[in-house]
Amino acid sequence: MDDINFFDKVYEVARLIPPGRVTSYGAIAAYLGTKGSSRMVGYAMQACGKALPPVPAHRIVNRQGLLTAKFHFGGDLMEQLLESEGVKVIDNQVQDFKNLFWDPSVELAL
DNA sequence: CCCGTGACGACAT
DNA sequence: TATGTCGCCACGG
Repeated sequence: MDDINFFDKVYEVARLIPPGRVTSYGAIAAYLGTKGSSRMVGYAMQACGKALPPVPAHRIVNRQGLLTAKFHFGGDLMEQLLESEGVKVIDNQVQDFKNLFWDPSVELAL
């Protein structure tokens, strides 16, 4: 696990996000041990488009449950993907976010 | 090599 | 509670 780069670590955790669930950049960053580098997670996501296998970046939102990434996906694609998994999204915001929140440092409870 | 930027977050005011 | 500012680190120009 030490041979992979920070980006790859982010991608790995992102792929572990169960369907119908969402997580935050900070949660992933904290799980990776780089709590203060939440921005790097988002930056990694920007490059996730060329990562294989593809990363479900649409399941990653900010700490407020706001679909900040939606603007990068383009249009309502992100909302469609989330609702397709059962996640209600209104006004770029995940409904019942607290309940749908998936914390890797808790769920993976390593 | 230096500067600016960025899918965030926490703290201070 | 809302707004403003700083920190974090990698990448592009």
